Amino acid sequence: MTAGWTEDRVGALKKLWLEGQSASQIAKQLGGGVTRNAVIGKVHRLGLSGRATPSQPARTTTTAFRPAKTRTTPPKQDYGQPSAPRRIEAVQPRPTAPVPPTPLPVVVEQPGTATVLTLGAHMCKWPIGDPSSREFSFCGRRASEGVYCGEHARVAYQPAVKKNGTSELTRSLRRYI
DNA sequence: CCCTGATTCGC
DNA sequence: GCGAATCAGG
Repeated sequence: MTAGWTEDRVGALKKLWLEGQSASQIAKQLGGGVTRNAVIGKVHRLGLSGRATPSQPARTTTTAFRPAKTRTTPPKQDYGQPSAPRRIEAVQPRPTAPVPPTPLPVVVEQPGTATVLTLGAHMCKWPIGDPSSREFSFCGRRASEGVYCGEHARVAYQPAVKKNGTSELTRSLRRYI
């Protein structure tokens, strides 16, 4: 079973899309061997489309409408002997959710409200639990640092803090630069 | 070359 | 309806 667009998945798709996630991002999060093409296709079929351009402010790409070009390239050509069978993305075992750097042992996971369906744009997206589990959730608190709340941002974006060893030497050397 | 969404069309 | 292939652009 690959990926029939169940209502759950469609719901998640809508939410993530309206939230500004890119098609590829959504594809990864939905998992289930869904490609970004599938996501985009579905998005269009659902009638959703343009929104705030997330990343590349594709002016002419997104906003501007295509003059309905009649597709300059032939739909398909019969290659007698394809020298290289187009590479297909191997189906990942379990991409799961974007797992941030291993949470420090001191992190206390208490909240865990907000599912992929209820997670808002400005809610902490720190994953809690096993993504494949039905109880998987996100922190859900107010996201203050990037997509995470303050607490989780600290563990997610751990500053390149060096413990010891070279700091002293480095500092000494820097005095002479 | 990476990414983005848009479109077409065979299935 | 679905999504790979393709296009067009940042």
